[in-house]
Amino acid sequence: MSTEPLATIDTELDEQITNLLRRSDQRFTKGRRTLVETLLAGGQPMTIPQVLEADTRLAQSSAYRNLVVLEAAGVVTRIVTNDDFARYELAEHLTHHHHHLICSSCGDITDFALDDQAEAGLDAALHKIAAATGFTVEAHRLDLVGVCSDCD
Amino acid sequence: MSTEPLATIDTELDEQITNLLRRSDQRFTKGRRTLVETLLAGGQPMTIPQVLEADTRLAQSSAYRNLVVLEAAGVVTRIVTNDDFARYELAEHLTHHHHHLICSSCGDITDFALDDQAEAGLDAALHKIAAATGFTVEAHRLDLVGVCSDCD
DNA sequence: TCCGAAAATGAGAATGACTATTGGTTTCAG
DNA sequence: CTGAAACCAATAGTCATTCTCATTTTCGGA
Repeated sequence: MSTEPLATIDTELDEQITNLLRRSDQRFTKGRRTLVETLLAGGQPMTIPQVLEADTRLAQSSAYRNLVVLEAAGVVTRIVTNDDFARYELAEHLTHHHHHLICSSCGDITDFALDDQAEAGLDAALHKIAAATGFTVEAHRLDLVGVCSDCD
Repeated sequence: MSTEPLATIDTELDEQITNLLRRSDQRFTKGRRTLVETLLAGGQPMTIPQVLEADTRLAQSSAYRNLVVLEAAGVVTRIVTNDDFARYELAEHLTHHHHHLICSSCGDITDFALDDQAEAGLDAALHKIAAATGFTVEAHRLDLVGVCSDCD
């Protein structure tokens, strides 16, 4: 509903994103900046309708197109559940490593982090698997599926 | 391409599925049995085109509809990736707990299992999270995303 | 600062995986 | 047998997402 930026992108983040985009011959334009600000303010993975509602300056077609560009550049991550809509959030390396709580009732996603010890143990186990299968690992994804407190 | 069953459903599995379906007032019909046989023979999550190709007796509309029914009854699991097609496999409790290797290039999925110790450690960490957030956990999902040996 | 080519934008049309509808067939209890 | 409930296959929608294209913005060079 707002036409004001809901969050500000600090200089460092701005530079990181500009560089990532430049690497795919893309510019960090006003529309793309608005998208990133909106995702930043959202604080959790957002569907495109949610993004459009949060900032009415965005055109639907441009939002779709720019999110594809931002994903290709590694700025955002696309998360797809059994819900009708895909969700987007800032890429992990621009924020921090985390996992998702997915509500199987409303489709909502919230973030959580594992404690360091559990994360390290998981990592070790996964590297063993990857080595055994000849798979080149890019990332691991860990989701908890269940019912959020709102839907319960 | 075949019109022969590619795998056989043993008596125990048959009963389990029949019961699951009965619980949602559905029958274990011939078409549904063919679907389960195909998934069983596939040994890994399959897209609907793959399913249709594997057994040409299946009509597309019935495959879609019956997979929805089977999923609602808890017989199969629907897995959605960034690929165009959703994939289906037999539900974990009819087979065994496992995870997925997802190829980000071709979209193919293969199964793998964590060793018992790593799985137990993961489980403990997740229960802690769930307790802290008021989330009712139904399942956890762990995917390794990367490039399979074929695409490399 | 001004200009022009290249890139980005936005409104709407097109795409395609998936779902609902329809009208006929099979199943099973009584 | 009989009839209702469940089933089936074909096909016509639905709708999130992608494409098109005319217009606008960007940005390096003059």
